[in-house]
Amino acid sequence: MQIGEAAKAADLPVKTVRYYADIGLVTPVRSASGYRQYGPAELAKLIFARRARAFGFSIEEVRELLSLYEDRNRSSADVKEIAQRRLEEIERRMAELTALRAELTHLVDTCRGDHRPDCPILSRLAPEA
Amino acid sequence: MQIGEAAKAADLPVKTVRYYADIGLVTPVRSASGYRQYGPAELAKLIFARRARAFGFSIEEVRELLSLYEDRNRSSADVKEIAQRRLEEIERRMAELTALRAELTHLVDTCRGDHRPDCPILSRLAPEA
DNA sequence: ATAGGGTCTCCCCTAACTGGAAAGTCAAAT
DNA sequence: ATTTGACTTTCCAGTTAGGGGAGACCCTAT
Repeated sequence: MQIGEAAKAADLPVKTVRYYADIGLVTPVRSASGYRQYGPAELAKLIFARRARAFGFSIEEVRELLSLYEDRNRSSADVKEIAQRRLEEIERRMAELTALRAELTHLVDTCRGDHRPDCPILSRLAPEA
Repeated sequence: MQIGEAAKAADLPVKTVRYYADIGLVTPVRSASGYRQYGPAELAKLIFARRARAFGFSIEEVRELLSLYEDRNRSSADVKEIAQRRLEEIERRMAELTALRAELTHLVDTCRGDHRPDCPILSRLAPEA
């Protein structure tokens, strides 16, 4: 199938599918006139890539996961390690956001939000404070 | 003072200070030879910008906050609105990460992580599942 | 006079695409 | 046979918020 149909089937923008071909993530064959041709295997990889991206894996991680996906002799330990790295990253990020949210919530709650100029949010950011 | 001293005082990389000048966020005057000259007001803005960025505000939000910071007739409601938008964004992001973490944690926990190839993580990503 | 350190502009690079322009391909309708 | 229209191609530029480095310029100290 052509790129449009493959993109629809994988639920990805055509631009993204073309980009994945450019970077060698999912590489279709070409027709005589140069059109990209996607078979069932390539379609499966596109869907795999979309789902992995939705899990927050980077393109390079998706590349690793795809190569493990295709490797009949892979060990699940290799996959697990990549997923664990991602999980740690998520937890780091959540810890950051939790701290930010706490302070920002406090500031927003203590700001009166009226027509007057005094504001704890600005005071917290201003250097003279 | 020159850019190096200002950057040190504001605890920002020189490159960043120069970038802020380029985009008109904190604009110093120039010496006869073209060197950027930072006074106390500009230094205060650099510090303000660094703190606001650390709170996760985008450059454009920092621009808004700086203009409110400088406006003696501002209303705290305007500041509060920007902070609330940021807070909602943080909460959206945390909700996403919470869901991701839950599913990824489950997958990692159920993956044996040994030499064998079967792996629930890949099964979850593969389209045939 | 020169060595050094600081500064200047300019350009390319990052991630993961997105948007647009100009040109080529293909099937169907005229 | 031609012309439309949909689809595809490549290439270029832009997005965020800077980072890295080159080559040139400025200023001070020795």
